Amino acid sequence: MAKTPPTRASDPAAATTSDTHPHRYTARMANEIEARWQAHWIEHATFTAPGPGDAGFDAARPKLYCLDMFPYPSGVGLHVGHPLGYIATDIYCRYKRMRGFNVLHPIGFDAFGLPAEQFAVEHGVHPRETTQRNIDTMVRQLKALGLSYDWSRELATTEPEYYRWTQWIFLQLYDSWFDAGRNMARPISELIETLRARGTWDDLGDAERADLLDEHRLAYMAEVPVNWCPALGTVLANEEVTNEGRSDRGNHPVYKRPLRQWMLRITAYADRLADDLEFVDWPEPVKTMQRNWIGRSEGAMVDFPVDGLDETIQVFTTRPDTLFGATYMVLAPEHPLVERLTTEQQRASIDHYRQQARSRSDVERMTEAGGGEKTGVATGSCAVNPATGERIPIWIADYVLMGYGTGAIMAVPAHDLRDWVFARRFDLPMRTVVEPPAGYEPSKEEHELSYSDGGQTVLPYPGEGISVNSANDEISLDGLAGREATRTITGWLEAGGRGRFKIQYKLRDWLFSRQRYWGEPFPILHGPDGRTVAVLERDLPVTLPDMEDFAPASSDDPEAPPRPPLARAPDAWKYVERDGVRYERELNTMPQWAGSCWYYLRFTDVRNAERCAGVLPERYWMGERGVDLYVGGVEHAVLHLLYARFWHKVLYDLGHVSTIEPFGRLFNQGYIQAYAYRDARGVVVESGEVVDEHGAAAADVQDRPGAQFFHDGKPVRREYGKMGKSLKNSVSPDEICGEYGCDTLRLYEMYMGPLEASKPWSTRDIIGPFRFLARAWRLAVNEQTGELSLRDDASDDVERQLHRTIARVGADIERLAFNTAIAALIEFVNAATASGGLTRDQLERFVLVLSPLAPHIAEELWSKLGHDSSLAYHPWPAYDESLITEARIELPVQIGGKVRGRITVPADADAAQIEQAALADDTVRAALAGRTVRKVVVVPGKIVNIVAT
RNA sequence: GCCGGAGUGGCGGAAUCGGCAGACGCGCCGGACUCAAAAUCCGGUGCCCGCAAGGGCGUGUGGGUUCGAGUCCCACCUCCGGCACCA
Repeated sequence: MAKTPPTRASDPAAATTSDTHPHRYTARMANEIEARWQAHWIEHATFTAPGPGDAGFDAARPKLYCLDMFPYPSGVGLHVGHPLGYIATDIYCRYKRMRGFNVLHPIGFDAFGLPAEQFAVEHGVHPRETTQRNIDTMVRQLKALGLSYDWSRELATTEPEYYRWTQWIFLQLYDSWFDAGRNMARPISELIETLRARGTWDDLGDAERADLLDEHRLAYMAEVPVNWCPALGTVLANEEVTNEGRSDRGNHPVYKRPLRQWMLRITAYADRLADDLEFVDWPEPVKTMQRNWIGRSEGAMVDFPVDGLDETIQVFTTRPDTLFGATYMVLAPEHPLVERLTTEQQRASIDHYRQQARSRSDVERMTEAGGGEKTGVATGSCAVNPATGERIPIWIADYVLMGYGTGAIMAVPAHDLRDWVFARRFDLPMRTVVEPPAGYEPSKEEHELSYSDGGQTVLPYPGEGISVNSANDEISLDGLAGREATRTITGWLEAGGRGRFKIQYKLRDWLFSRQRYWGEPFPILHGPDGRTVAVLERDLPVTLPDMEDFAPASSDDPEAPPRPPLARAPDAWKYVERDGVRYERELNTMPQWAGSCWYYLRFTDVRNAERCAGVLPERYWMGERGVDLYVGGVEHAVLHLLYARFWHKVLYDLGHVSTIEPFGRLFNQGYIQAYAYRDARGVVVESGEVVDEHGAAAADVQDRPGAQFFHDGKPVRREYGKMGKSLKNSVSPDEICGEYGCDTLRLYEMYMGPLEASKPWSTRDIIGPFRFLARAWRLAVNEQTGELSLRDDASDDVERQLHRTIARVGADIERLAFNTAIAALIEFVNAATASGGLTRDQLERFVLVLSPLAPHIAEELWSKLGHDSSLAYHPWPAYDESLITEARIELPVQIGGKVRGRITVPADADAAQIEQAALADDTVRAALAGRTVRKVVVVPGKIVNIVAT
């Protein structure tokens, strides 16, 4: 955490109550007011939201379910970037309560996860303890911001009462299959009936039956390649693997190896996850990212027989129309056929290449695939192009990934840029089979890839066009356009059993096991026969066993079997006897996503011991469109939101929830960024300790051009990025609350800019919102006596501006534009101050309009105005439209697009009247002297533009 | 590499539907108050030319559409986010 920057003497907030103005709004007063009202709200349970069946529930009111994305309780507490979204939703919820909504606004903690476990391994403290401590810190910090959560609904994913239902949902997945005909999940018991009806059940033995069912489950086990680090005894994320193929932590070797893991069949829902995006009100970029992630593409699966072996290589291609141009094939180095395809001559180089590829990260492989050098090795074998009958060489190269499609491609170098680069490098043949349309202009990239052959420039052409050179004895594509050619060749492949039409997704099934301790145990038992059975529902939850040592077992042997921490759990936990058979529990745990996949459901009925959420509360709060407003960072655009939608759809199919989508409206808040500084060695230094060449704190002079920065007397380089621990540029909300009060912090964070934009933190600017609150206070309260200072007669101008302010602030809060709402309030206070103050009635309305944004000072003024209960549920003030609209308005008159005059006309004047007034205006006539008016464009209420020559 | 986003004064930003670019705040400059300073209050502040009146330029760069472009279209540059085991 950053050190408190030195307080400047000029800080009015830092001044304690002055002798001359004993009742001035200072940080000390703000802190006193804030502590008092925060205690009041808790004591009176002001923001506890009753649901259906609870006392005080009013079913007649509309509901609003407003949710912040689940926070992880980090060890260092909050920095000022975290609460940005929380403050926004708090303002919105406070406003909606005043508008008469039943508001569900809960908070909880996504408390399983890696950091607590790693801390535990390093420091020997049980993750349960650190997690609890971190939650306590965060709750304290959140409460200190005056956030109006319903604290009675607080939960953590680590509570057995919660993860009992996470396990229960996993069992729903385990006990279901996807009925492709009905496009929905159904209980596995119904699969038996379906199979029996099809005649593929009764003849089978028990083992075969069990296998058949397991193959269909939405939760199933499979071998998948992972980044295995034997020294750490665990699987690593791509980001934890360095470019050199070693572990980020400890620099140990990492190997790609297949591991038997739990998988969830999210691919079955690919179409629904893509199609149902149509029904949600989400930012369009997020929908696009999800669609791209799902990556639906149509094409063909084509079988290439291997020459001289009884094998075929399956490839997926989106461009079957270019099949005649496939002049070689490329397999991923991990492809299972590589072993058989490698000739003795090539054995050594293939083995060497595969060894190398094994220790390269996927990200690096993808990055090099485009710009950098392509690498690859020939297997020595050939396949047969089914269209041309030609023998084509088979290579392996790491630009082909095992995870996409079939892990093999047909290479069409003339019409695919990556294949082109590869073919040029290794001198492989090319054949042009598609002609670009007339007038086609090659892109810059295509030009760069071109080469000269006997004076002729040869270019790749990756687009669609007219097929050429594409005929054999049975079929010809020549002369056909792309789509027609695709249809024709696909039909020919199908007829000859050489391939078929195929919809392919980029989306892969969800790898759901982790070799970790601090996660939900699977409710699964492994029998001596190697089969799995589910833990009985009445035996849930399967609680995490208490352990002293939860470090994974490390080894030097890359082939050593993984031993997750739970392998060392007491036997009493590990082994379960049922019907005389001894079962071993599943020793992996679930990923952190699991708990965050359904927490929004639990919040609707958080203490229910019978169900994951009661029917009535779920129906009421999830209503027609699920969560009405879901606010969080765009970093969750794909994974969390896709996983949660998937679980929700399964629960919907099985009848446990009432909406097809969980989150009706999504909003992404931006990041708070800040300057960070690195010393000569490249080490990040504490931003709060950096000064400029005059010794002034860096935060005070950060935008001065040419400033130089020093840490500990040595020059440092400045950079800019997301606030956080890694850049040591965090600013704690505790610090800012202490120095200015949390109402000021709330206003500042909202005033910085649009909620959705990322923006730089500037401690220097906080004084602005503080001054605004001090002026608002001064407008209402006599700084000498502490009494209200009110006037008796209302100024018409102030009254009109108050109506405008009420209208603007309300509309701005509705569209989450808090920065402009605050600007409107500032303008009002400045105008009211200049005009000499407010009447009691005006002050009351102003306080109400201020209250969602700065609730503590508003409650304090409200009570000074003589109210003895909170204003949290007081109706939002009304405004009179007729007082807002002006009778006469000023319009700019442009000549040739430049403003040359202004006219004042009645607000409802029509185009003809406005044109007449414009042409009659003296300045306009002077500017037009000697010119001919060609055209007059009038936009009533906006502008006049005269075109003259 | 692939996918997504953003570039407006010294700084954060405003301009909601193609219609007066720079609301509001920070900073800075000047004034009032004060023995003095802070706080507070009042005024000024896009850049260039000009004593002024006034004029010219101006929303990352280059083109285009339009009576009119920060906003729409094309190309480019720079920065930021995600990429499946960080959450």
